[in-house]
Amino acid sequence: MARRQYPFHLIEPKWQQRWEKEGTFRAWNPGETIPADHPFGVRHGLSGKAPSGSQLPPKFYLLDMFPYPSGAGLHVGHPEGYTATDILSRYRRAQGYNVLHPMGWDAFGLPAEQYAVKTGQHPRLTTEANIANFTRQIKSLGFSYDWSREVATTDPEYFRWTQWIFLQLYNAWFNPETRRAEPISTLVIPDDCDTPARQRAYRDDRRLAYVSEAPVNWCPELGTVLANEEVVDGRSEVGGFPVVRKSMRQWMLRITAYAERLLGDLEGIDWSESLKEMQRNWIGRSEGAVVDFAVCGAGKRITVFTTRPDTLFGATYLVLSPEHPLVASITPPERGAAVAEYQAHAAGKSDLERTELSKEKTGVFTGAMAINPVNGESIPIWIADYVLASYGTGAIMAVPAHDTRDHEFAEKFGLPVVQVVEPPQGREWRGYTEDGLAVNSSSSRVSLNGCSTAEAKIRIVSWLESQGLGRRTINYKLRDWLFSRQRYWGEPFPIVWRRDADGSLYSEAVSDRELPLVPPPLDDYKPTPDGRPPLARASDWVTLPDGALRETNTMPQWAGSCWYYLRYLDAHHGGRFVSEGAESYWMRPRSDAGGLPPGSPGVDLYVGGTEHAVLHLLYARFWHKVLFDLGHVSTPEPFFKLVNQGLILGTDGQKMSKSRGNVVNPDEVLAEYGADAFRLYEMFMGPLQDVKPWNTQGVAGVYKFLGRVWRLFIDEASETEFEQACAGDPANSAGYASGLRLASNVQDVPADVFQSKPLHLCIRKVTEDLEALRFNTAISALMIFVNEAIAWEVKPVEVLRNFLQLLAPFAPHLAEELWEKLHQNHPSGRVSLSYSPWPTFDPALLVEDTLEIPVQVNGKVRDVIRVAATATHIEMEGAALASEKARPFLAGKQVRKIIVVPRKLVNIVAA
RNA sequence: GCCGAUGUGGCGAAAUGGCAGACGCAGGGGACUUAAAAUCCCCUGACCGCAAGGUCAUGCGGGUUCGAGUCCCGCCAUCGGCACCA
Repeated sequence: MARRQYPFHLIEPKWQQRWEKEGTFRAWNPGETIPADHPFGVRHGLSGKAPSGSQLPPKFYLLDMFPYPSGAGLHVGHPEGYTATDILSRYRRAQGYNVLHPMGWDAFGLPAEQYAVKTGQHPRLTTEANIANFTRQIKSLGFSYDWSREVATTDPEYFRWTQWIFLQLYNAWFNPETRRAEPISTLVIPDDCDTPARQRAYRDDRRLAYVSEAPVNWCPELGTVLANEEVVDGRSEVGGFPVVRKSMRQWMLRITAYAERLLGDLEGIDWSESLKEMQRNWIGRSEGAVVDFAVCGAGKRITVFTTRPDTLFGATYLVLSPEHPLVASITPPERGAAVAEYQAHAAGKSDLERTELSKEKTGVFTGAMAINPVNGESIPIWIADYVLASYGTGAIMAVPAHDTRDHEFAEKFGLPVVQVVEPPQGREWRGYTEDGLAVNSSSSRVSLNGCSTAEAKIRIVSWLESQGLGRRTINYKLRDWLFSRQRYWGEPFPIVWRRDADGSLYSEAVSDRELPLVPPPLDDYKPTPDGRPPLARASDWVTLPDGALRETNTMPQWAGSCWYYLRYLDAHHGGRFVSEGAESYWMRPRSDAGGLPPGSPGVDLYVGGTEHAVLHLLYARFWHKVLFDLGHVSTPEPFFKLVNQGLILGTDGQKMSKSRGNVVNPDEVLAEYGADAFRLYEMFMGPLQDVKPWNTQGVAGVYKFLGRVWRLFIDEASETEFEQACAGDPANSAGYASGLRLASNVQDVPADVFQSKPLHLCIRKVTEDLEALRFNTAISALMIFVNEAIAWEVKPVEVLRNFLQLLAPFAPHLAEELWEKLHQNHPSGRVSLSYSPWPTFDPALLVEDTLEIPVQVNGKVRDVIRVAATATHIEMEGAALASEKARPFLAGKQVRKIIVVPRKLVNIVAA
C-alpha cells in the first residue's frame, strides 16, 4: 500500500459519525418541529419551529433506484448513481432547498427464497443479514441520505400498504368515457345481469385487478409463472431456465387500459429520448382496422386486425392462431385430425422452441373457406403459429404480395399472390411493404384504384363501416400484467375465496383492518408436490373459520418497487400510505420558491440503470396513474426527470461478473484510497450516462488530487510530526490529529485579482456543470483551481472557504475537516458546511481586458494575436493583416474576404 | 431485420459551427534524497526537419460553409433494446 496522502481513515469515520449523531441530513416534513440546533433550521430561520409546507423552503426530491440487497454485496456500479444524486443533494441543500434524499431496500426476491428451500432458513433472516451488509457498505461512502426514512419492501408496515394499493386496484374499474379509474361502485351494471352471481361476474370482469384463466409462462425449474417481460428468448430472466406455456388461473392487472395515457404522458416528462422510445416500443401502439370475414356455410364470422386495410383486395387467405376459439367449429370433419395434430404440435412447443424454430413457417389448411367482403371471392382459412393468439384478434388476413411474413408463408404452401399496391418506378411489387398506389382493387362494391395508401385506408374503412363489416381501431403490443407468482417470499394477496349457493367460486377483498396480511411460517418453502404455491402448505392459515380459503399466490417483486418513492415521503405514517400534507409538499412544484427555481412535479431527479427501462418504470407509472385517478396523489406522473447511469465495466472492458473474475469490490478501494477518492473517481471517469471501464490507477489520480487539496491547507511540519507520532503509536492516531495545523500562509487577507479570478471561474464552471450533470468536467475545474492555488505565496481564507464549498458535494469528508480547521480560529463559531450557502460568481471579475485571437488564412491558424476585448471589427481586421506570421501565407495572393467573429477569430480568405 | 446510442492520442476523456486533445492516467526527462518512496518542475497525437517551421490527423466516403469532431447524405464497426405484434 502506498503512503497515505492524508488521514482519510480518521477523517471519514469522524464525519460519518457526526452526521449520523446530529441528524444533519434529516429532511423535514411540513408540521414537524425542527430542533433548535439543527443546521437546516439555523440556515432558514426555522429553529425550534414547526413550519407549514409554505413556510418551508421549496422541496427538491432526489431519488436513487433502491437496490435488491443480494448476498454478494455492493459492486462499484451501485454507487455510481448514488454518488451523482448525493453530489446534487448536497449542492441543492447549499442552494437552500429542502432536499429529500432517501434510501431503502427492494428486499423481496428469489435468492433468499431459494436459500430457504435449500437450508430451511427463513428468508427474512437472510434478507436482514444482506440489508445489514449493504447498509454498512453504503454508509461507508458518506452519502447524505435521510436514514430515518429507510424502507424495506419486506417490512410488514411497508407491505400492508402494498396490499392496500392492490385493493385499490381490485376495487376500481377503468371508465372508458372518462378515461380514468373510478371506484367499482360507480360501475353501472346492466339490467340483464339479473342475478347476484351475474352482477358479480360483470363487476369482476372490469376490475383493474382480475383473475384470468389464460396461457401463462410457466417455469418448472423456478416453480412459478413469469410475466412476459421476465421471459427472455424462451428462458427465465432470472436463472435462465426453460419456460413453457401453460393455462392457469392467475391474477392480472389491467395495465392495457392505461396504454394510451402511458404513451401520451411521456411527452411531458424529462427522460432521454431513447428511454422514451423503449417505452413507446413496448406499448407498441398501432393504428388499423378490424374486418369481418364470413365463413362459408357456417354462419360464423372471423374478425381480423390489419394495419393495411387498403390491401384488402390482395387478401388471398386467412390465418388463425392455433389457439383461436373458432378453429374447432369451422374445421370440417375430414380435416379434424390434421388440424388437431397441428394444434397439439404448436401447444407442445416451449417458447424457446417457438423462437428458435421461427425461421421456417409452418401451418395447415383447416378445410374451411371465407368470403373476402370486398370482392366476394372464396379464400382458404389456415392455422399457423406465426399468428399470435394474444395480439389483435388472433387472426389475420394474409396479403402475400405486400407482407413479408405472408409472402414467405404463401411461397412455402403455394398460395396465390395478388398485387394491389404499385410501388415507385423500378421497385419490385412482390414483397413491397411500403406505401404506393392502389391497383387491382376494384369491384362492383367499392374501388380504390389510383388512391395513395393513406387515401385508400380512409376510403376502405369508411366503406367497411357503412356496410357494418369493420371499423377503425387501435391495437397495442402491451399486454395485461401477470401479477401473481407461486412463491413464498412476496406479499400475500389480501383476497379470500368463497363459494356461493350455486357452488361457484368468487373472490372477496380482505378488510383494510386486517392488513398487513403476513405470510405464515413454514417448515418447507417448496411448492406442494401437486404444484400449488408454498403458502398452500400452511393449511391453518389458508382455511378461515368460516370455510373461506385464502389466496395462496403472492405478488411479484415489482409490486413493492411500484410505490416506494411515495412511502419515503412519510415513511412511518401508520394511518395512510402517505399523508396528504407530505405528499402535496414533496410532489407539487412551488410557485413561490423564494428566488430559487420551483423544482418540478413529482420526483425531481430519478437515477438508475437502464435494466429497468420498461419493467419497473412502466409498472410504477401505471400504479401512480391509478392512485392519481383515485385522488390519492397529486401528479399524473411520478418521475419528472430520469437519468440512466452507464454501466461500469471491469478493467478488461468486459461486463463485471463473478465468472469473469473482474468484479471490483468497493470495500478494497475504500481501504486504500478512502470514500472521497472513490466518489470522486466514480464521477471523474466520464459522463454519468456513458458505459466506461474501471481503472484502479484512475482512482490513484483523483486521490493524489485530494492530497494536493490537503497540502493546500495543512502545515507541512505539523503533518510530519503527526505521521511520526502515528507511526510510533498507531492506536492514538486520532488524538494526534488535533496537532495538525493550518499552513501559516493561509491568512485572513483580501484576495488579489489573480486569486479571485481563478476562484470565480471555478465557481461558474462547477455551478454550470452541476446543473447539467457534468460531474467529470466539474471535477476537472476543481483540479485546475488547485493546481493554480497551490503555488500562491499567501492563501486568503475567503478564497479557500469558497473552494471548500465547491468541493464539499464531491468530497464531503475532506471538505468538512478542512472547513473545521479553517474556522477553529474564528470566534464566530463553527458554521455547518452542509448548509452553508452556495457561492455565487461575480461576472465583473471574469471580464477580460484583452483577448487572444487566432488569425487564420484560408481556415488554417497562422498566428495568435492579442487584441482589446472591445476591439472593433475594423481594428481586428487591421491587427490580423498586420500579423507577421500570417503575412507569408498571403504572398502573391489577393485578399478576397475577411471573416471577423467578434471576440473569437479572424479568417483571411485569399486566392 | 427494426429502433436507439456510441466511434477523438498508448488509456479515461474535453471542446455554444471558430486555436482538436482541457483535466487525469500511463510513459520520458530533471530537482530533492546516501538511496528509494512520496513530493515538485518540464516534455509527451503522428510524420518530415539540426532548427525555425511545415504536413497529416476526431471510424470510412461524399456534401454544406470563409471555417466541420460538431450540421446534412451514404456506408462500416461496437454496444443496448425489440423481434413472426399483422
